[in-house]
Amino acid sequence: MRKELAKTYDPQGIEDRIYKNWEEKKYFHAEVDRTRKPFTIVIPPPNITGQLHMGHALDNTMQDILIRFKRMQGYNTLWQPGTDHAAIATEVKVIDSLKKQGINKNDLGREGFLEKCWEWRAEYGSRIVNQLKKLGSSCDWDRERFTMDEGCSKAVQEVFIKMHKKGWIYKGSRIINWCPVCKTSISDAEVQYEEQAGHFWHIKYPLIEADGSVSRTRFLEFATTRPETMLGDTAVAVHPEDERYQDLIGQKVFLPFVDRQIPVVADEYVDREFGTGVVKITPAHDPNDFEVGKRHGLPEINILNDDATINENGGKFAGMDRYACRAQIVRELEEMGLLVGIEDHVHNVGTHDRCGTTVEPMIKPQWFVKMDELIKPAEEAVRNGDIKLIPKRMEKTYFNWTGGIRDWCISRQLWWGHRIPAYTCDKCGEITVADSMPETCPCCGHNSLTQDPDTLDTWFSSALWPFSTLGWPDKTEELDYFYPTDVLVTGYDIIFFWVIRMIFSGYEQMGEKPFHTVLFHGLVRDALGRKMSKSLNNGIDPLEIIRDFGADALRMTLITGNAPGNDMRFYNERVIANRNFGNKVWNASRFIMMNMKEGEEAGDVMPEGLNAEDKWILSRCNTVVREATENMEKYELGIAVQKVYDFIWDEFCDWYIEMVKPRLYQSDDEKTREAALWTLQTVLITSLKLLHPYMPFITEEIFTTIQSREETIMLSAWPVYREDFSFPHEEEGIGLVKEAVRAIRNVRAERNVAPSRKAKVIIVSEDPAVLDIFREDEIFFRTLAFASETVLAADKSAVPEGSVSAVLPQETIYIPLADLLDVAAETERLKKEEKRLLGELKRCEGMLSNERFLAKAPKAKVDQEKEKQARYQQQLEGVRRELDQLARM
RNA sequence: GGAAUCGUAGCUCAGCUGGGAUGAGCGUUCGCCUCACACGCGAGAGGUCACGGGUUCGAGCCCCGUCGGUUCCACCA
Repeated sequence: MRKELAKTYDPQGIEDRIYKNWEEKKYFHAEVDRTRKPFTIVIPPPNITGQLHMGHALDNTMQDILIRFKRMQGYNTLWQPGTDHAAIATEVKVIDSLKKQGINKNDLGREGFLEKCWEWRAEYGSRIVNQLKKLGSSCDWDRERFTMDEGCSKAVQEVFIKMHKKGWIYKGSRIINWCPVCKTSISDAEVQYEEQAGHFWHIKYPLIEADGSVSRTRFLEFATTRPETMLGDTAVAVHPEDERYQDLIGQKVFLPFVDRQIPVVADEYVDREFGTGVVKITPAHDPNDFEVGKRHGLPEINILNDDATINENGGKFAGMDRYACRAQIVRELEEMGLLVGIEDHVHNVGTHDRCGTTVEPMIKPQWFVKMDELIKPAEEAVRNGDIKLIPKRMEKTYFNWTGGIRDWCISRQLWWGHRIPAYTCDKCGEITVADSMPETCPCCGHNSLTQDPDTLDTWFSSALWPFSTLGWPDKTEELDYFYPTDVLVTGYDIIFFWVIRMIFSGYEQMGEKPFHTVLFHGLVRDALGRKMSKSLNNGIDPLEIIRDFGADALRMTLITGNAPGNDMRFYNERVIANRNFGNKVWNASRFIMMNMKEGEEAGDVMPEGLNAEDKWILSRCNTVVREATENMEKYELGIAVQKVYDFIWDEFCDWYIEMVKPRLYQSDDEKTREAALWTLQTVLITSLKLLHPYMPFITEEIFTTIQSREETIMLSAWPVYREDFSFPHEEEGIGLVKEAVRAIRNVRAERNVAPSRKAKVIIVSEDPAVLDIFREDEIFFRTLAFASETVLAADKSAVPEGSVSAVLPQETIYIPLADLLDVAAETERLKKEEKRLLGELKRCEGMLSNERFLAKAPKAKVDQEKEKQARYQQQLEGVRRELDQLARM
């Protein structure tokens, strides 16, 4: 064959070519096939606004590894791809781009604006998909879905109507989080708390005297961080058992500016210890106050417009911005002598996670999903292990949410999204929920109705993703066959947004979990451990990494070097190391191919006459197959590939290939050359397969070059452990040889012996079995340890004076390098060794004379200790003999 | 305020259900352009496993506490 390959592996060009081929051959495509077991993953749909970032790269690499692994294991694998319409994110982008053209959203009208959104999607929606392909993602692109395509929209409508009928979706006036910039409500999960330096304004309200006049002497003092909300105050609250204020409960205070008299109420919500123990109550603009208001039947006075300016309820402040009003009110309070003081105060302010605007709690009619019943099966599933979260600690986070869940506000005052299928009668106001506009109002028969202008939270549709993508609500073959899916791979940051909601939706709509395992990964941080963010401009572009080092190197970097679920730091040195590994594999393969004759491909049958080293590497490879597979079954992807990496580089390349070179270069025995070549190919191909899920491109490139029986590695069979490839005796033997070779190299390196200077090696062991092993593998001392000749002896009578030595557990190695022997230095070295061994022996003896250890430790442990003791004893004797001899020189 | 997580070699991190730290990559020192690879080969140096207690025959690993970093949740006006 003698294929010529480039000296270094250059992924550029190769990767695109390979991916194109995979796509054309439809290797990623899955069809329902009842004769095979399915394995399914649904992709976390990236936003159509998105650009591939490191988080996507990690997430999708993990999914691709699982899919490729299972595909090779023979499963009928479906990786279901798709994208998310990303309601608010997209709407913001489209508004922005319109603004640049001088177009206002409202001028376009709803239909016109939606048209622009669809245009935007057509232009950018496939961008991230193409980027996922660069990564090597083996998604079934023929089945690509979109959260707002016909099927998914139908699913959304179906769920809404069904749940509404059940009473689990309702419309109500609740306090919700309002974003004054996006002008929409947002759910609790979308509020991000941010520490801000603010102030505590200490304010006092005058009491109302018995005669109804405003007191000039008696006041009630409290503190607030948002003075402007006082315009909406409808009470002041104290703790019911607070002695200081007992007499005031039920009395009234005077609210300046709006000239309102408001009651002093008693409520346990108030913390007596905090501040003055008095709280102003603004039911319309604070969630806690809202609750208090409900308990005491207080009026709810909304003082804000949708853009957070003060409305007509704010009296003379109407029209002012909330912060301008705040400043104005403080000034005026001061003039009125009602401002007691100002304190600096750092507090957490809720902001909108999309735009960073400080949210305002407001009372608005909104649609909600009732959570108390819905959440039960979702909580139970994780509790009883029906759904496994990996790593397990994520369960605590999960329960943290299921425990204190509030109803989910699902309506958004946006246009881009699934419009709520609710129709209000223009005459009687009755709301009808239906799959299309009713002809007449079922309540009064009026024929004019208006659809609810709001759309649904973007997560409402993604919650249905695992089954809506498979065709639900239709009863499709796909749904029946691929659902429930198997694993969900995602970051822990969207447990609440998405994972929980998919789980309860799955149970509610399908009566079955959406997946049995959730595999979480951490955040990809920059080299300094900071979150990658636009504001810091410290993001690393995965596409640039792919361009410079290849997708394989990027994938390896993302998957290794950190524990499951932990955050990781990304830095280029690691990518380079992995790129180098790819090159290592490339060159090992190149070496093997250079030594293959035309058509000389390894068959399945193990040839006769394998050498010890052949059996050793096969046996080691076999072990790695077993272990790596086990790790992957447990989703320990990084550990699995690390083992393969170490095996390929250390054992296969650095030892086996070196051992086998003489047999390839100058063998007079064709049989032994063929045996070596067979082993080389077999181990390489097995390793490539183990590596393929992680480094799909380079493994495919080599695989298709080195063998011609199969057309792609991605559909080849995953290696399995084979009893006939297990050679424990040879593993031990080569282990001894490696140890001896290393010892000789060490001795020579320490003394700076030039590699060109060959020397005799004398190995002395009392154990004939050990000598047999060395006899068989004698050549390695010449090829790997610079030996001119190897002498094996049962005693050291043949060892010349002045040899340097290395004492090993089962043998002592002598190298006659008299001119290099420095008696003093050698003595010192051996003395050190003696001391070390004495220390070890002391430790062994200590343990073995410890009766409690003997009584309580497992027997295997005790035996192990005894063995060690014997070994150290032997070595110690060897060292002492050496010292004796040195002393005589 | 509650919770999670981390603190192991100069740096970034592995260390499985407790049994001697042969840890890995990068960096570093010494020697090698050895006909697969200098994106390489060989040989080293480098660690009181944050600190203090406890459980255990035995703890980097389990428990408690302290200090330091990160994150999530709640949000007290």
